[in-house]
Amino acid sequence: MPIRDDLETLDFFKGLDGSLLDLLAAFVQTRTVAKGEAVFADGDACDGFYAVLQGQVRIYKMSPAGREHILHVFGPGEAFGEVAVFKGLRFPAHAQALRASRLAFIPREPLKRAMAREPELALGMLGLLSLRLLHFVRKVEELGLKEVPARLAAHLLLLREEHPESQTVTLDMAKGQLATYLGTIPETLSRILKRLADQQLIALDGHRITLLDPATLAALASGEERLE
Amino acid sequence: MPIRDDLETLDFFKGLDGSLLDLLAAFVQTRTVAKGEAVFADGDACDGFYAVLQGQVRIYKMSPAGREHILHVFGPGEAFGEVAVFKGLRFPAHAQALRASRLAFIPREPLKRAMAREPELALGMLGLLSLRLLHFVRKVEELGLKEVPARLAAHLLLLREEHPESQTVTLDMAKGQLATYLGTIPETLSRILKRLADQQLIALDGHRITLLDPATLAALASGEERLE
DNA sequence: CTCGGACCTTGACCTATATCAAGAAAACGC
DNA sequence: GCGTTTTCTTGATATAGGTCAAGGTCCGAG
Repeated sequence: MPIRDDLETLDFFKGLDGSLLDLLAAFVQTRTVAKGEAVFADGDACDGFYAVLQGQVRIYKMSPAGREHILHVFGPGEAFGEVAVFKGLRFPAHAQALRASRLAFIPREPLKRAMAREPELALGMLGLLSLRLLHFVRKVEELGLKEVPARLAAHLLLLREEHPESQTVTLDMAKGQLATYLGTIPETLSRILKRLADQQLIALDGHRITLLDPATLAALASGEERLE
Repeated sequence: MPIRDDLETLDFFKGLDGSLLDLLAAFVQTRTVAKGEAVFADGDACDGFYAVLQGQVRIYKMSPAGREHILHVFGPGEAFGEVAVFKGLRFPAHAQALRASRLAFIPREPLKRAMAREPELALGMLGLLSLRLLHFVRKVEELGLKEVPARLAAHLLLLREEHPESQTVTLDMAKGQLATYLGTIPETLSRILKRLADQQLIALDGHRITLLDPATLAALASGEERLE
């Protein structure tokens, strides 16, 4: 049963025991999307949520003026679109595959029924939503209180946490995408990267960035210090 | 049993049947706080969440430079601090009473046990978190994509939804507080209110604001139109 | 190899909004 | 009711960052 094996790879279902997985596998569906294809659009009716099995998906908002703001980029094992599942009737943002991807779709109603029987599932979902909420609280804080250099520094330090040994991080997306993730535009990001490099805080090499002075970057990220 | 009656007034527990309320009343505590008193601080250990029985509480972040950004203001019936309950170990923001208030505290562990027995509770909590998430998605969108006049217009329209009959809204907080809620500062808010009034979009009278031209305000809020 | 397109960088300019400073108004205690 | 304090408004100024425009670099398709 391919779906069942897939489910095990999802962060959210990790650690569930076999019988629960069987229960889920009975109603979870899979969907493949091509690079650039929309998974859902802002405002679409929402009767379930998704998880990435393989590939990469971005969640973003669009302003009437056409500017985009990426809220999130998700890779294998991560769930998305769950924000609206239990109250909202519509997805609150756009989702688009950044590369050819395979997704799992978990429909709401059968999930609710499963949860009513297996509180374990509901508690897992609560944890997932709590984490997501924490992520947004941090984002709101950064957008409202901090300047772009601080947000960039925070992002670089966060990236490094995935490989704490190394001083070098690889950008997980194109620079233009990163700009909209940080709530800015490519030109500004480019200038700030240059300023960081001028100050010897980082060294640039295409999409690889070496953190030369993590301490100062951290001070920047927290807002204690400003970039000259 | 006073606590039990209190619980019924909370949005989150509304509609639960009596036996469930009894279950909750057994471990929910109440706490009274004076005006200006901190309920919890950013980074405090978090082993439960709160709800407002009477009074008003604001949730806010603070930048190292000392600027504040209000994330939320909660009144009677609303829950807060639930963001971190199921995953995070710490509160992600500050909470402070804006006036003398009476609060309910729902400790995590007994709640989890109750949920394991009563999935109904967990589903309610999922709904609550979903709504909160939606709120943050909207906030991130506004902060990243929109200018202050748009955010203000959106806020005014939102306020009016509470009394759709009337064209006049009453600010639920001091103007300075509203400024930090919108991610700006009092001076800027004051100027923009004046500009809106100059454009005949609103009429100002202390904390009462009459929406003279909701259609244009809506266009402003969505970003389709800009303020001259 | 080389053409074309996507992406990135750089520069000149402009606008929104923060900062600083001072005054006006409103709220509050006595 | 009056002075004090807090809140709000207004003005002058500074600056971060967005916009527009022009190159530059990299990479894949043919």
